[in-house]
Amino acid sequence: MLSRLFSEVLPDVQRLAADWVEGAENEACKDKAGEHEPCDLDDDLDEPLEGSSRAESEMADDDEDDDDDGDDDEAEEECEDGNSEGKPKKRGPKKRKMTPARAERSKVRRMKANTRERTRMHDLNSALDSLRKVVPCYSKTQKLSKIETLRLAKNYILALGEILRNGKRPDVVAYVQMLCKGLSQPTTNLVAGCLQLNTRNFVTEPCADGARFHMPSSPFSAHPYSYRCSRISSPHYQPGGGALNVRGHSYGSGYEGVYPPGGTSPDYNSADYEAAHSPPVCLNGGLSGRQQEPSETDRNYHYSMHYSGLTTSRPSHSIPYGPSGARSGGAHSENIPPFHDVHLHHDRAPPYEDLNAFFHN
DNA sequence: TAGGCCATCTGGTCCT
DNA sequence: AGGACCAGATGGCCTA
Repeated sequence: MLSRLFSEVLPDVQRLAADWVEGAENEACKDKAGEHEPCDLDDDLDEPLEGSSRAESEMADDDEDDDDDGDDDEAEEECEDGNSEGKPKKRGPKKRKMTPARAERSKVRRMKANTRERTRMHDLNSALDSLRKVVPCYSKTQKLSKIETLRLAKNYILALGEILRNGKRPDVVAYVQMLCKGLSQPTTNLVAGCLQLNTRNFVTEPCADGARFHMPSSPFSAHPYSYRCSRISSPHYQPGGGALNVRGHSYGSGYEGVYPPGGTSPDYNSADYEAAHSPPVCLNGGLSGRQQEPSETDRNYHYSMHYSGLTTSRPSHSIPYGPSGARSGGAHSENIPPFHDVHLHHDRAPPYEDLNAFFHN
């Protein structure tokens, strides 16, 4: 079984990783080729920089002059540094007097450095965007923050590695739990929504440092790294979404602590919850994190779940909430995670389907 | 209005 | 000397 896993799944994952890297490199090349204009500000800065190149050439002319007065500067510096108070002489390069030409040169250098720094940060952001597109949840309109992207990517890698290492299908909740480890609540909601899970299911009672989730029978539970509470810091957080009964696990006890005051414990054995880990149709709602009002064209972008383990099969398990989700206050709004236009990817089908098999066999 | 996130500027350090 | 990288400071934007 394990060898079959590694022989069949690992190549796909490796191919996926290779595609990913290649894609990121291509994107970087595109950026370099100017297909992607990094920022208008660059244009703004081109003006002074062009002027500065002129200044630079003037600078070259000034150099001799500078060198000439350099001696004077040094002389002046000597005087300034002079041990008039008996202090030891300063070592290292002497400070040169800031002549107007030198000041100008310094300014030009600084501007060039700023431009380089901007470009560098744009490249870095491009790489982050590439990363956003391959982590489990992606939305062009509601981007994950940088830090959340990195955290989710790390968890994703660990989760996939864990699947390969164990060679067996992990529990869906444990998988999501692993993905959400250390993520903020909005991101946790997002990921859970992408995977059609209720965050209640992987939030345990408030834990002090080091506390673990209560995940009975979790296939990951024996792993050296612990699944700490993703700190539910937001006081506004209201657990949403329908809880579920994942393969007979009872997640009722141990989770009551996070129910809304006055809320009732869901029936984990009901058909509704059984349906919760089914392919999502379209969940409306909003990410409580950074949110940009989508433009008319952007409305066509959706959250996408790259690990589409819950996506492709069993369409009959469509979740009973549709486009009129939490925001519109539909009948199920209390149980609907606040996700906006959650859609699923099918663009990476082959390798993911293999992985999906872990969850659907 | 506070807090989170971000882009940008800036100076320092290290390396070539 | 100049470029890459880094971290701190700052101000803008957005959301709760």
